[in-house]
Amino acid sequence: MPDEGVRAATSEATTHRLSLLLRALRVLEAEGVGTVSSHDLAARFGLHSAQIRKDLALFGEFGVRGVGYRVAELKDRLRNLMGLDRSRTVVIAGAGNLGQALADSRNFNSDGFHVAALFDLDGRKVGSKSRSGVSIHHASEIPQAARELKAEIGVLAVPAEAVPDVARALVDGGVVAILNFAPVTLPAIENVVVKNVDLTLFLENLSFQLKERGR
Amino acid sequence: MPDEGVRAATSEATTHRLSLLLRALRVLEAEGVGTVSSHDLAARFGLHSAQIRKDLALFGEFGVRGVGYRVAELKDRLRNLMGLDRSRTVVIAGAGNLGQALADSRNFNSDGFHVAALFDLDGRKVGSKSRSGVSIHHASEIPQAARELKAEIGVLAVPAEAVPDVARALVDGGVVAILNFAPVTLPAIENVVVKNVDLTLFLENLSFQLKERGR
DNA sequence: TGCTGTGAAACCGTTCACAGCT
DNA sequence: AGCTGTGAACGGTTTCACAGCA
Repeated sequence: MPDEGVRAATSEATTHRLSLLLRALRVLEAEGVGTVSSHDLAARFGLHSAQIRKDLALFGEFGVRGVGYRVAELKDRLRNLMGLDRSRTVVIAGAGNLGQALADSRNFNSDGFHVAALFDLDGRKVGSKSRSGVSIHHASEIPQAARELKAEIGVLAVPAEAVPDVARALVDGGVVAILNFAPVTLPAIENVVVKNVDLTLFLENLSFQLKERGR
Repeated sequence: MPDEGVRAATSEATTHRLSLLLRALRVLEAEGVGTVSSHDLAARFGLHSAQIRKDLALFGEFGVRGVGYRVAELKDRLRNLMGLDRSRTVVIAGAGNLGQALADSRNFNSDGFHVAALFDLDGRKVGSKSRSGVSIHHASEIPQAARELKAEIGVLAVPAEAVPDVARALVDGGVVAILNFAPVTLPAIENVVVKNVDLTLFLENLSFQLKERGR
């Protein structure tokens, strides 16, 4: 049973697995599968079944003993749990390759999110639109535009040196979560959820693993 | 002292911290800082100093008691440790927004890596180049071209449904590590280092954290 | 004195094993 | 019988605290 009081923040690992779980449930539902066991689910990700059950147990009881989990129901409850049952507005700072890639990504515009605006300093880009039609505004308009659009999530796809100023502008615009792709750690900001994702680190991770394997 | 025998694979968490550490050391070196303590370093990432020392202790002794770490020396030893002291060739499958963004990224073309080719199915793209000059070849040429370029790392920036075939083509081309950005888990492949990175999951993570904080 | 390197302790996440429900 | 939910055991990671060296 979940604690009704203050709950500790869910661990990164659990959060990640719940996302994968939801993805798998969507596939199963599309395939017309009605129920699924923790064992079946775990096998999809190379996990142990108890892991799946423990992750879910943090939030309540979801299954039926002797039967398993009803796919459609569990999927809906997970979406609700993760806050994906409503659409949050996303704005992206930096209309370079990466910013535009994210703006046009199907994955950034489905089930819980939609990209409402891009921002850039480059006057040649300002006023135009990304391939999928997201308007590019001048970076100086971030606070005002973010507020008008009721943006909740800001994405940083700008150079490292621009991060502090742009992050501040986003927060001024009322954004409550920031996803930072620049290769610099954006420190914690009060009342804002910050996540740093440096794509280079994934490559370095591969290099390191290759090195450890003697390649 | 590091074990001279078979070493357990370094944990994900340690790998990640070492990358951040290296990034910080590069900045410090550029600033002309000569030595730095584990405490100073830890403060940069909101970590504990013992964490830094323990991470490094996995690989040997790097510091000077009473003094700290010599920035330039530690940086060089870390680069060597992570296999970044040589340049590995990267090829990218999928010349869409994301693929081209990665191909042109300074971060994917510095200190240890360089992107040698892009591949796509779209005939209109084949034969042209990305903004920074990376040639786009037809996907059918992946095995041969990867081999000729001596590519060690393959990046998947293709739709989920194309992942299995393209991954196989990369492995046929001699690639020993794959970084998969498609929203589908690429299962382990023998003798290949696989890393799955779904950008959507980072957004979902933010959504989940917002939900937990009652936003 | 100051800071590293490291055993020991504390903490957290995973796996086991089984009670309990269908 | 089958599968969930969960206390207990386990294993790994982080933090503490201090010995040892410059």
